[in-house]
Amino acid sequence: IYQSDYIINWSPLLQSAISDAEVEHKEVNGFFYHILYQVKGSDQKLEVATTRPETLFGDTAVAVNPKDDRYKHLIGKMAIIPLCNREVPIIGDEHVDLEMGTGCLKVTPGHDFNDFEIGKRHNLPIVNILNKDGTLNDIAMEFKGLLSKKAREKVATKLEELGLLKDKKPHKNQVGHCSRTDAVIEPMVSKQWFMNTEKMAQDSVTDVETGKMTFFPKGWENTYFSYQRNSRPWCISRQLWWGHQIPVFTCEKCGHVQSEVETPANCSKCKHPVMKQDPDVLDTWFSSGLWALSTLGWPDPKAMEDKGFKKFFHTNTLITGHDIIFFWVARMMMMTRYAVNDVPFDHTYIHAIVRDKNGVKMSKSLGNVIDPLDIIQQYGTDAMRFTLAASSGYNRDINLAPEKIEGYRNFINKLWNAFRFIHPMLDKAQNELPAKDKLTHHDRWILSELNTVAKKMNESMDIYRFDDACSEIYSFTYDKYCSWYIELSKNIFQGTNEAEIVQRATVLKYVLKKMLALLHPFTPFITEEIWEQVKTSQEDLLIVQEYPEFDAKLEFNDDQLKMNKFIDTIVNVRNLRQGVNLKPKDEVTVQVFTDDKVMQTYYHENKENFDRLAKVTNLIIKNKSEDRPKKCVTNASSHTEVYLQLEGLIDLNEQIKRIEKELGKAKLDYENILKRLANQNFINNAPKEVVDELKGKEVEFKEKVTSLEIAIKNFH
RNA sequence: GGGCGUUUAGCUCAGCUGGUAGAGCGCUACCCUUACAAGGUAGAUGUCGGGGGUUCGAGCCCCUCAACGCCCACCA
Repeated sequence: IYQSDYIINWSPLLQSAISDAEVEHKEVNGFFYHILYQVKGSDQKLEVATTRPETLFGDTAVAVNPKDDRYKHLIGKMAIIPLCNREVPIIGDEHVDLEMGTGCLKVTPGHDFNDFEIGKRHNLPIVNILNKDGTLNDIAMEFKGLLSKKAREKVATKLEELGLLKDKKPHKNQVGHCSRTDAVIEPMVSKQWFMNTEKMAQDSVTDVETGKMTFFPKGWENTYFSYQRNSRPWCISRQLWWGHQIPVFTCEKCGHVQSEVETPANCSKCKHPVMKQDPDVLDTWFSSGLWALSTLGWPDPKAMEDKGFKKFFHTNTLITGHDIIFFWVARMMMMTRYAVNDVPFDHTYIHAIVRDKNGVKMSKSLGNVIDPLDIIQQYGTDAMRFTLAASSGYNRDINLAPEKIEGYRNFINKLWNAFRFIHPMLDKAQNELPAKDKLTHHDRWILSELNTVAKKMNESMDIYRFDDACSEIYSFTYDKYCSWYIELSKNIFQGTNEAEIVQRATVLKYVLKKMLALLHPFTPFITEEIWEQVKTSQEDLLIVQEYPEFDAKLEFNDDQLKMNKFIDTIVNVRNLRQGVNLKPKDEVTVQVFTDDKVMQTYYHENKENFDRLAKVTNLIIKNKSEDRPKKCVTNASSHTEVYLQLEGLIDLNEQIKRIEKELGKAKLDYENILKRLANQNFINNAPKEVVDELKGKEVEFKEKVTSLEIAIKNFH
């Protein structure tokens, strides 16, 4: 850290220096002014192009490119600045672009970043023409007191009167604005504190390159790198009230400068008792950059001990927005590595930024701000929270639409209703699951599904895919637990088999509790509320329960497979019923044909459920070798054909058309598979699993096509 | 000027190391079936921005064009 005269971004409104990163460049319509500078001892006039004629009072040279044949003979001569008639040297500098403007550049080291660099190369004096409030000072003669924008026009007019304004044409240029006040930035030279970040920035790049700190999503490391690979001295002093005052003290008497944590009692050199602290404060990002350290008491050993530095440093994850990767993440990385030779955290998760439903950034002036408190009032905190989580993956933006929140509000409502339904039965539930061999097929199915979900959710959250985690638990709750497991519990609870009832209540409760735990991070309120009513007296709040994980003991793949086939078939029957406009209440006779022995047994065992779920009477189960009934509506999956007997109630032609459409689709799929399998190149090049999988599909689709063909034949 | 990102069903978005497209909402039809109409059951919908290339095979890889968005940059 050092103090130096340097050109900095001066915010005239804040009356403070600001960092490069706090400057926003905006395109502004301005003019290119061509001004004539007299060459001393000659009639020749140099045509200088500038966007800021008012700064000519601060000119200390005129520069041309040494390769420029038009001007190179003038290098070494003097030019006379118009209006103030000061003499400045004509210099040659490679920076001057032959193509740009007139190829002739006025050099104002005090108020232009480039010119400052040129000035350093040529040892030019610096002339400051501005006051701290951005108005011109005494040097600007009659223009003093004017803001630069106003002075620009006046100077141009004056030059025009004197015949020294050769040209003025419209020009768009990028002008720096203060990100806080939107004021136009005035580059100015002043004494400021700087930090040399070169080595630190390099180290911070290495830490990410070598994986000591990882970005999620990974793409953001590019943004980080692009900042850190182009590091420049960082101006860390601010002339503001709020902030950490710079801990540097100057002796009032001898001018000795020393840096201390506390105000020193006297000067370490001359022992004078009055030491004055630097009035500037540190850039807020300098202080924030120390966050990982200062929150844990660093550098005071006692405070570090008290705050558990040893235990808590470094942390796992920093969660932040992409707009402060440079401001904050990079600074923490640099300072932490410098101070304690470590990274501040393992991961940085860059979350999305919430926008309105049209993707426009929310702002008060646009009036498109969605107030979380309003949303909570309308849809509830859980709905809002779940919506945000479900929208957060590796995306950059979240377009927050009320309809989306409403959808998840409905989901939470669904959960509540499910609980309401099973609530009366829960008293009968036991706290431990029944022994493995006592579990019914449906119990094993739901437990295995639960297990799958727990596994996927953990995996998703490990990599910050909250959207995937949410969609997993959403569809489990909705499609597995509510739609099937609860439905399949109804006849048990309506029955009289007490042991069965107890077991079902037990599993329902067990799964519910796990489900609540899985959901808890996303919908903490409703889950805690329900938990309160299902927990044992020994159990504490849900928020302190272990998060459910995959449990190998409760994995039942066979049951999952069977149940899924069963669901297929039920859906097929329902589909047929609706296809012929059967009323939901109407009962119907169904025959199923399958050669899958396991499923045959399964249908037998689940006859009662089949009947209830598909409103069927007389379920008949047969082999495919047996004759199909005539004039029935039918549907076929890859494993089971379904026939609905509807004697004379339906339009046969319509049914034939429907099946033909289905057959057309199945044939297309089948032919596609055959074509691919016939391709020798595919067989030779594709991995074995892919080929085998396709061969399996070939058999399935062949069976389906055959089934549908038989079905059509049976109509005639 | 440079860089990054986006472009997939009407809308908002998923799609892992290339194996032949998914969800939610919306829409259509039928249902007040005793947890839930903020619900149930079923259904329709895609030249995966355009063009070219690599590959047995491309939403995914390469080239190119276009539109939109963001960030960076001292070009007078």
